[in-house]
Amino acid sequence: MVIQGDCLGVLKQMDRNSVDMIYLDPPFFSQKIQSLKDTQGNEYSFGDTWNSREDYLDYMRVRVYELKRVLKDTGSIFLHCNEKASHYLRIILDDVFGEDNFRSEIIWTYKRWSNSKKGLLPGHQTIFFYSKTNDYKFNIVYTEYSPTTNIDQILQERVRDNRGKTIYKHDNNGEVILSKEKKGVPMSDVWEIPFLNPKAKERVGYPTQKPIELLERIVRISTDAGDTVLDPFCGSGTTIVAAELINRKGIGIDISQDAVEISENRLKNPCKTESRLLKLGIESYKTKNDIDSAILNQLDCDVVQRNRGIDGFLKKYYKNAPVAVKIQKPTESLSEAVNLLKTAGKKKKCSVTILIRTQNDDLIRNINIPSNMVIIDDYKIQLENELKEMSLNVCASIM
Amino acid sequence: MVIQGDCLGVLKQMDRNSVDMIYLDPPFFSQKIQSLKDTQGNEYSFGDTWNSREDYLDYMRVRVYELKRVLKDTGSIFLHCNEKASHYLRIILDDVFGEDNFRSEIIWTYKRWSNSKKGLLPGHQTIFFYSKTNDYKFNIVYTEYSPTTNIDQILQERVRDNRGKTIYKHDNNGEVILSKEKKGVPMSDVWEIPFLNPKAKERVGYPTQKPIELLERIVRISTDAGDTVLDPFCGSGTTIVAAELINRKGIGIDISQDAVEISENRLKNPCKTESRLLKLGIESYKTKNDIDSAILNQLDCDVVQRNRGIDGFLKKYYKNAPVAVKIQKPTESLSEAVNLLKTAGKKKKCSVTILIRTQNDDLIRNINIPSNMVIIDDYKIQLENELKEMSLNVCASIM
DNA sequence: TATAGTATTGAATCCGAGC
DNA sequence: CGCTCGGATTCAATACTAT
Repeated sequence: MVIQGDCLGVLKQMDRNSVDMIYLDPPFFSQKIQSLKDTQGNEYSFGDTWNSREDYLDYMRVRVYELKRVLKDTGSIFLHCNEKASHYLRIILDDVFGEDNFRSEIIWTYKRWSNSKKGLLPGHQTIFFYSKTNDYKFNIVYTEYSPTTNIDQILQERVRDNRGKTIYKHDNNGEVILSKEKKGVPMSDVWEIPFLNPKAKERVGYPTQKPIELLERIVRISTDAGDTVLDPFCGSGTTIVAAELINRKGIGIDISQDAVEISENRLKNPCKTESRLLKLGIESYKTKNDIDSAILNQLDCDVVQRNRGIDGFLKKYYKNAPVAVKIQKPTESLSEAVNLLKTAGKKKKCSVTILIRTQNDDLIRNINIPSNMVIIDDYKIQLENELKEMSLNVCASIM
Repeated sequence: MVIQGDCLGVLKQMDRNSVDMIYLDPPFFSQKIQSLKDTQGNEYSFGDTWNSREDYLDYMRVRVYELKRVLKDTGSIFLHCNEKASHYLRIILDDVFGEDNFRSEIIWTYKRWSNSKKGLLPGHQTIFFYSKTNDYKFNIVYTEYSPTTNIDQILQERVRDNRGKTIYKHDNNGEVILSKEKKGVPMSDVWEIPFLNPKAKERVGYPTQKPIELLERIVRISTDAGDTVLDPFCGSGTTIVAAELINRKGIGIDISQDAVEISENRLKNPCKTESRLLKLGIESYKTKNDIDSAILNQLDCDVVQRNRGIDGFLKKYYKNAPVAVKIQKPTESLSEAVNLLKTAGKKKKCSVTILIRTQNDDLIRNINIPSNMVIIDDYKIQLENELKEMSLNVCASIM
């Protein structure tokens, strides 16, 4: 949902304690009018309307107060700052939400191409994360261990000896004792996410657009599916798109009719949204395809984009004809995948087609597989099956 | 040179316009007394002496004023902030040095031992960089191009065509023209420098000790050889050591006699840790190639870096014990790989081990496989075998 | 010397005991 | 119930040892 209007008025009409998370990337006090054109020649202009910094801070303060009111007690707020004003904005947050509810200063870093200037190249932006109360919703995300860490070592439990030194714990037989399962490392407050590249930016034609991955991370750590996300300065609507992509409800507000229209177009038609996303995101948002491309890589494939039936072709022909490869998508049943690949493979005159099976729920024998189609289970399925078999064997040998 | 005393008094006796750069890592307003012991059992205690934040800010403000006085007109100041107070300290800097002399917000990022925490793991500290005037000394440092940059392209000269678009410049023969040698990318304001590790030789047992590398960078960009560097809260003296290591004059001030003694001792025998991580980079610790890490990724593994027998552990335990994964190396025969994994898995008390077979030449049936070892063929082998079988079937059906 | 493998360290966090 | 204090736990990155 996208609402046109000054967020102050809109917020006043909203219920208190009604949203789970708020992200805002407010306008900045720069004392100049900016005007930008997109590729279609449309012009967007947005200028400062404040006479002084005090004016601007008052403007922000009343809105932050209102935001606190509509936020649930378990909710969080993320304020994306411009480097010139971040200290003043944080003081507002301290005042309104309380210093004790400061959670993190998130640093979004990126490498950006720029001509040399005297001084250091700006390569980060700051997002302040406050919660409304001490009892706030937070989903811990675990990340990979550093390559400098010896995982096999930290699986061993440790104790302090009588001199206070920590040593490995041993049982009565002198063997090391294993510690509990390791979960990984909690996510840091420094996020390296590629800046929306200039080409993608051109396509949407709206300034200061943020990468979806950045917003998705924020939504993920602070809300659950079904929760409500509010962006009172929603611009081109990235926050709302990110929220709805992972099944949260999104409410966007923007004073500019242009912004509302762009956001609504992005949201209106799910199909359109998806294709728009693909265009926008694919560089900055490729994690989803990582595993797929890794599989294709192992099979020595050229990757194919935008074909529902085929994900890649083997680099080598087999019997003088191409070999198509498809990876079963999480949303596809095995028979759907087989049919998609069969049709696409016929069209491309493949001698053989290869389907990588990624779901263990369908039984192969119930499905009609073309004689020139090879089905390969992915490693996870193979492992599951092997472990199942292994425990059966153990049972058998006990009998 | 290290001087004992409150920096306010010491500064008042210093000449105006006499130092080229100032770095300070001031005490923070935390309202508790800290007491720490070093490895030799010496104890240092230092407490807050302020009743309120206003008190603390006043304390800082008068000192920052004095610092500006002793700084040359071409000089710079670097204020290392604690995350709880950075916004207030920056306002002081804005007041004293002027908003226009704000140069950068430097982010020092690092990885560190973690702790289970609700929220994001703190992994950065902030340093504000202000100059005294607009005409300040700055040495541009160039860093390597990021691996994704197409160096060929940036070496080609560009011009604007008649519609104002930039295009590559060509000579009369239609060949591209190479531009002058590029120096690299100017240094970013985000610095990834390893946190001073508990085992680093550089450590002198003083709390909040900073890595010399961090200070060295600051000294390098802001001063030339022979210049004077001042640290009014010098603590263990890292700034002074860094300055003198690269031929700048260092002046340290600290109110604590302990700190002065440590600094003086350190200056007699300055030691900068040879950090392997810093020298070779995090990449040098990664021992897996792309395909191997993709396989480990698909199996949901933690990667193990320096163990010949094990490449990773499944994130989930099986039967309350870890599951080790090994990928057969091109140089290993199947039986060698099996033996390495068997030995290593036993040592780590694995319930199950998994070997990914990547060579098709050894026959499995000639090899003695432990009953708790699962062997999975990689996709390439599976494909080869399937294709072989398929052509056999074709032959059979022709007969 | 190079590599594999083991031992050690400590700031920040949580948790539970004690008051 | 709120406070402090001690203990346990965490993992990055070093030093060290063995081969």
